[in-house]
This record gives sequence, C-alpha cells and structure tokens, in this order.
Amino acid sequence: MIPLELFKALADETRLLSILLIQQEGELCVCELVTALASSQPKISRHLAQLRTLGLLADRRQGQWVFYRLHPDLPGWVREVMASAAAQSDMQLAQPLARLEAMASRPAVGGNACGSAC
Amino acid sequence: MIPLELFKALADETRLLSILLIQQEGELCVCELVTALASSQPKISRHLAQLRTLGLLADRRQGQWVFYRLHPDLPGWVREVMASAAAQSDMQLAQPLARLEAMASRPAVGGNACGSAC
DNA sequence: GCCATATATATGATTTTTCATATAAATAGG
DNA sequence: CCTATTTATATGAAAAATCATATATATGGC
Repeated sequence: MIPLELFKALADETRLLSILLIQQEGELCVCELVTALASSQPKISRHLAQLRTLGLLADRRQGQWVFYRLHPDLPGWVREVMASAAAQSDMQLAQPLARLEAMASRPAVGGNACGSAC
Repeated sequence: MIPLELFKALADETRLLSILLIQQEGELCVCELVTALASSQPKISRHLAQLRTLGLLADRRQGQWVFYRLHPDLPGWVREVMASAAAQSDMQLAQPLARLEAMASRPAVGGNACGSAC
C-alpha cells in the first residue's frame, strides 16, 4: 500500500464514511452500513469489497452476515491518516451514527438474530 | 476543507507528487515541476491551479515565473496527513528529485536569470 | 423458499488529458 | 524607444479515460 492508493481509496464518500464508521464501531456488517449510510446494498457491498481487496478491511462471515473490521495488519502511517480524518469528521458521521443507533434489531448486539443463545 | 476534499485532492499522482515535492523543496515553479515529473506544461498547470483553488497551495509571481508553495494557513490535520504520506514516499520522489537536481539552470537558485546581481 | 451478500453488465457522470491558443514578462535588434 | 521573438504560464474546448451507480442475476446459509 502506497500513499496514492490509500488516498484513492478514501476519496469516495461511501468508502470514507464506511471505514470511519467501522473504525469507530469496531465491526459492522453490510446491512448496518446500508442503514447507516442510507444507500443500496450492492453499492455498499461493492465498496467494501474494494476496501477488502486493497487490504484496508478484513471480513468475517457469521451465519448470514458478513462483518467488516479494520484489517489487523494496517501499517501505522495508514492508521495515522485515518485518525487525522476521523478527528475532523464529527459532522459527517453524526447522521449515519444516529441511523445506526435507531436500527430496530442489530446483528450481534442487543436483540440479535440468535436471541440469548449467542 | 473536509477530509473527503483533501483525499480527492491527493488521489491523483500528478497532484500528490507535486505537493510532496513542493513540501520538500519549499517552493517550486511550474517549469521545475514539468521537468521533475516529466509531464506536459498544461497538465501541471491545471493540477496546480486546482490545488491553489482548494487552498492547499499559494502562488507568487516573480518575473516570468510563478512559484508555488504550501499555503501558509494549512490546518494542522492537513499537514499531519501530508507528513504521513511524505514519510512513505521516498521511492516515488527519487526520480523526480533527480530530474530536478539535473536541471541545467534552475530559477531562483544557482545560475538564475539575474546572475550575481540578485 | 427467504434473507443477506456478492457479482456482472451496462450506463451515466465525473475526471483527466490533450490541443490550440492566449496572456505576460524578459530579450534582442533596429 | 519600438517592435519582434522567446520563454513561462494559463485557459477554453474537446477527446479520452476513469469511476460510480443501477439493474439484474447469482450464491450461500438458514
């Protein structure tokens, strides 16, 4: 990963907000990002696949859901850039975070699909 | 300037290398960047104008040359992002810097247009 | 079969590049 | 001083390339 590749990856609103939300929440599935960003499922899925291919995100399948998180091996300078951006993104993240909180049933937290068995 | 705008500005090879070279050298004119990046003059000029319009660069005309420098009022988080990128860009900057050094007569240094009178 | 996710194709939109030309300043010759 | 001529830079317009989105289809787990 060279700087030019990172900046291209972060130069799209959907990808930037997705990665900042994932950074803040630790892990999010596709359907949560679809709700948070009020976008279509194929659109979100395609951008997440792009970030995964680049090595910025790692994914984990849990039943019907695929959860994305920051790739554990991210170099320090990449984390630095993302931290600088995150510190300036309160306005951009407020509404997506509100929609995330407002989700009736979120996978893997509170009332998730497997109930108290998980 | 929001993070998305900065990342879009840095997501082009010509713009990224231009701004990193300017950061390292302090100030460069258009013709020096044309040589360093081995690109066409209109191409360089357009990208510099874009960076100036965005507030990332400031320009100064000195005779026939126009010198570009980092805008003095750049916010700290922008400088942080650029510093993280610069620290990873030795490979990308090596050849452009070599071409810069190899320029027969560089404006405002060594043998410039006004000779020893300046 | 249903739900969540992924992929393929086509299309629209934006970005980037090039070409030609314009402005502006220094230089040389009369 | 006046008028080419050269060098440096900028810009309008068009072509070319890239990117993003939508639609439709496919896969995989329950």
